[in-house]
Amino acid sequence: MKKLNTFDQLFEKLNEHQKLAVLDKSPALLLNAHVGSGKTTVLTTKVLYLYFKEKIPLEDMVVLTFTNKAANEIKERLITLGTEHNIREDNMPFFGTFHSVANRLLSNHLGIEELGYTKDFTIMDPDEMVAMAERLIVENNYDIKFKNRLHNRLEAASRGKLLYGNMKYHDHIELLWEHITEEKKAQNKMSFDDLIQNATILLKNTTKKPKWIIVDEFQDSDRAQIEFVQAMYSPTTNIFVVGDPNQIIYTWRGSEKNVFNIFKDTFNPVEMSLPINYRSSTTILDIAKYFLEDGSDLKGTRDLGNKITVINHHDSFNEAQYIADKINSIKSDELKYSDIAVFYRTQRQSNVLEDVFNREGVPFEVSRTKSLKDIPILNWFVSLLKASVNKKDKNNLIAVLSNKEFGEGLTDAKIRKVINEESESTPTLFHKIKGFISWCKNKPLEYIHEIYEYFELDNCLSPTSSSYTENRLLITNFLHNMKEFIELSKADFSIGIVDFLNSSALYGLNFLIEDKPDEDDSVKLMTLHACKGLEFKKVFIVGVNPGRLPMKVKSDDEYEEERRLFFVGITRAMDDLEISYQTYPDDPWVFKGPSSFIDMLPKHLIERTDDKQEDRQVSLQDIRRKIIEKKQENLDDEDNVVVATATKIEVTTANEQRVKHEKYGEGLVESEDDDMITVIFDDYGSKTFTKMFVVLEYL
DNA sequence: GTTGCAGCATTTTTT
DNA sequence: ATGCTGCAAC
Repeated sequence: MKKLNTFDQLFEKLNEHQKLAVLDKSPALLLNAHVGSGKTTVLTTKVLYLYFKEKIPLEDMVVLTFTNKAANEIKERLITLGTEHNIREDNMPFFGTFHSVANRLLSNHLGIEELGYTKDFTIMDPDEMVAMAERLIVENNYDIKFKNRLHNRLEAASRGKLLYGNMKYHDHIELLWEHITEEKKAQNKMSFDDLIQNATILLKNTTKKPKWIIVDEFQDSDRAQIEFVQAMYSPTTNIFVVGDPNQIIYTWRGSEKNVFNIFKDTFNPVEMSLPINYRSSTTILDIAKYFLEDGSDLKGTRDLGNKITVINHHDSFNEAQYIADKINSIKSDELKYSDIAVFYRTQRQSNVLEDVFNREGVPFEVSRTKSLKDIPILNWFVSLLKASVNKKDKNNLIAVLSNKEFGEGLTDAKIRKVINEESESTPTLFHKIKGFISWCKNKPLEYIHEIYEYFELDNCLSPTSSSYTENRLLITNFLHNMKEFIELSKADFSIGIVDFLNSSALYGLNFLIEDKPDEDDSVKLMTLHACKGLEFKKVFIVGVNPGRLPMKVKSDDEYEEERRLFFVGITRAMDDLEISYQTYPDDPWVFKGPSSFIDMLPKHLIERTDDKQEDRQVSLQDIRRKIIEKKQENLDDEDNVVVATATKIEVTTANEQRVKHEKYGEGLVESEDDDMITVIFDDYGSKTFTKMFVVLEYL
């Protein structure tokens, strides 16, 4: 029997722990999946087991993930494995992120009218919510403090925290939050949080429950997500959650630190674990053990491998230069660029790496999330469509009309007149928006391309502008994608558009522009948060300084989270790991010298090349500092002597000397005296050197 | 209205 | 280190 072979073949490759988890049929199972232990394999094999052996239809399973990436990976694996057995995307309606499953339930399966919404509700991204809040503040004259951190405060308010900073008195944030809640219903919109919360409310009253609920990366759940799962559960439901308490790195964004205890208390589950790591060398795992929660352990499968390197650099530039040189020297047929990754704590730290890698010819890819806001024309066009399909959507209507670049650039007062039909001259765009739904009626899908002409978008894009061609192409592609999407979903024209807009909110910008990451061979640069779930043969973790990693923390809990973050970074490495810190970090709140995490590393497993080097660097720096101090004293002595400053300016402007530096390239001498020289480099900006140490070629 | 002071952030990000 | 904010004092 072919059907059994697919599953049996997979099953045979599993270890005993993995097999137990796949075969388990307890009403509730908590699987503690240690780092690199084949969690996704177990999860997909389990789904196949339920499908092939237990004959449970995929439609009766809910499989929840946190990211689209994870959901797609699971679905793709299942489709590939089950292609001969008719496993297709549409067999798995409830496989997806919490939000997309909640969205599907709300639009197709639950009585959403009960909550004051209609089926054609649209999804608000956080930017749209802030825009709504700003409008409400103006219209109602709310007193809101720390307006520049409105977004943060709204996030906090959604979790019941109302005060901020050193505020002595309350402001209207609570009132504003209540008003936003009303306004969302009035405009038939839901935020990301609303999707899950509203689905939870309605699920509690439904009798149709799934046979199985499976949750991936359970450690990332927040309270609302746990309640969502509870609301879906019934005594005839089996629930299976997989997670790793050592990889909790998102509590700052609301994930619940005690998820595992809450789950144990609620469902009284059987507990199992996947203890065997297949990824990393024994040395790397031995190092990682020092950053585990108490009582955990890691079992490896590989040999000892290389020692971990700990090294320091003078500053972030030297660090980047060193890594670029090193990558170029170790790159080979066996170790490709794509086998190498560099991790850092903050996004900003990528800048210097990007500069130097560019210069040194190291191909790289930085993972950074783009939002709709980054592409103004699409941002505006999405607002236009949202306002057109949802006649209650006042916010987007205003946004579209008031936009100066593509819209009418109308003032608030003028817009109010137009909306209340008191204005003598109503802009065409307003009529077009209002007439859109009836225009859509009974039109075949081919008319999607006519949307461009319908709105007379050429007027909005101004054909004379330099970005016209590009913007027009973006919209054309957008409409093309929308047509394909609606064709697949077989929905009505305007319903299909709502569906498409909501999907684009949930699936991100990648959904709109097919920006498939090129499969070329490049080094990956990313934050420690972004590296979760990935693996590389060689990993560099940079800037491991006190105040950076761990960052300045307010509590023990926050310190522990920084430690888990470091753990996540370490355990991405398969063969080699190199940890570095800077003697002169870029930010004043980051301290020089190694982080406490480096002190925690066991001496026998690391190769420290930093001690001697630091002495050299520091002594060199001491000399440099002394020279600067001496200069400063001299300047102070000449207090109030205007001539000194004037002379200096004269010298710098008169001297057009160009120089060449071995690593920074060519530059222009900005100023120079007996001890110091400042050069503005063409590629690296201004740098000051101690003359006795720098080698400059005068051009 | 202006001024000075205290307190705080400076970061991570998916949907 | 630096800049922003609210707030009290003037």
